[in-house]
Amino acid sequence: MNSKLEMDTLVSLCKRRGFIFQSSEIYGGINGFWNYGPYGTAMKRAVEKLWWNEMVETRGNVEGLDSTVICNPKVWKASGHLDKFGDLMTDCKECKTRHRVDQMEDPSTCPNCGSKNLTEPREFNLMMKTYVGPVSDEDHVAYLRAETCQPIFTDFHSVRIATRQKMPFGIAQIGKAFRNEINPRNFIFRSREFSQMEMEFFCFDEEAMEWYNFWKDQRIKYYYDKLEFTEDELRIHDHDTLAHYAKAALDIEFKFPFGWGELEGVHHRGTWDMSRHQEYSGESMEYFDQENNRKVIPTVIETSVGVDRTMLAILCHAYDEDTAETKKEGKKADVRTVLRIPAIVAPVQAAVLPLSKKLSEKAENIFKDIRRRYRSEFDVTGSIGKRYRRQDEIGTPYCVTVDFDTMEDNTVTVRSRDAMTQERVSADQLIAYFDDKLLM
RNA sequence: GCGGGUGUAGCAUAGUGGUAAUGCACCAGCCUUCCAAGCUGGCAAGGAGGGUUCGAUUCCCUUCACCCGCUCCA
Repeated sequence: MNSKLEMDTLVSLCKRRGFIFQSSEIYGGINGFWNYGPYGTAMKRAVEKLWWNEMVETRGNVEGLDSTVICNPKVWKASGHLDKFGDLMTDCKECKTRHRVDQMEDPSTCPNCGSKNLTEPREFNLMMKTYVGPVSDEDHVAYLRAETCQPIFTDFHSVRIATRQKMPFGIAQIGKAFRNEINPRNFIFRSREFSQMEMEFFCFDEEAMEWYNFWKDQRIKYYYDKLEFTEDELRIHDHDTLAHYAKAALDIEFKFPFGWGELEGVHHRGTWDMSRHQEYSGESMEYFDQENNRKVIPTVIETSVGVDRTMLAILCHAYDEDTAETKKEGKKADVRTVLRIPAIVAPVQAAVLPLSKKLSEKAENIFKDIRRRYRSEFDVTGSIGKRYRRQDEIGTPYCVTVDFDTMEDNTVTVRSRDAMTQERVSADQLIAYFDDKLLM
């Protein structure tokens, strides 16, 4: 990452090149909501595909789920969200601090400065509320899920029975979650509608710490190997103080331009969630351990990733500027903006560029072949140098250039985004050449 | 939610109480055979609402959004 990267620069690039837009922009936007444009969408889908491949498809012991955003409100009562999210808060008008009323010794005195000049206690409920059915009264209140993991817990037995999985095994889900964040901030880092990729691994309590460490290692390796993050960009933050449900927890953090921020949490949640759902639903959430002839409440190890935070981290990691020679009149050093996005998640993986419009037909034939396997683009507009720069700015790792030699010997040049070098490859060998570089 | 700042074409900037300018980008044409060429033409803007004024993008108020610092982050 370019160490001088300002968020403004990235936000502007994301808008200009169609990665990320403000939601409802023509109406002035809406706080905490962002849209992905064409390239952002392609990249987001690739990120989700990569995670799904990594966590589900290449493992025999993790199953997939796609649950609804709206659940029976009792789910959120059991999970603790409705109570925890209902905290009363008060602001001190003197020292501008905010406090939870239930944690104050004297609710009329500011614990920070001793002032009695406090605002009326207000409820801060972070769950988004809606109404199910045409009648909007309190009997029909429902909530948009604040995390994707709770429906995984409630569907534990359905998934287990359908797939004949035995513990230990996991259930994974990718989907939207919603929180009425008090203060959305830092572009897409903290927004009110966001996507999560979560995996809940159900295991026996005595093996749980082993699995916790296993998943911790797996997940850290993923960031280095698959997303190409570097050691100075990542750190592990072990939690000193644990949430009410957790027995061990860590954050995998990325060094954003605005500071360190959490990408993923790995949590040992104990039996808290499953016990609560058993208690609130009255249904047994126990697992019958045939080998030891016992019933146990499964212990849960969770890996929880923010998709949007991953997107932002990849973009920050990828953003770079270098200087290149230019033949543009009146300018000396040319600054090249380039996104060094890992090839497997790049929105466009290969661009096919005919050197001249006369070569369009041949180039289109090659394009038709490779677009079936990779995210590809075809561009004949402008000079070849300009087209390379366009592709650099959206992070396309390879450009295939069809030139006049192609018509003679059926070879093309493959130009690398990072090295800016060219390699001559037979058109017949392109698929083999790219499979090695672009597939997961 | 508090304090501070900002808001002009897709992006970056300029300027003005009286016709909103420039660069980049984009589109069309000419030209052009490997790293942002050139020429010609074109598209396109003062966040929203109210007030003051003959007239507001400019001054005032409200609101919305974004940025920075606090706060929050189960």
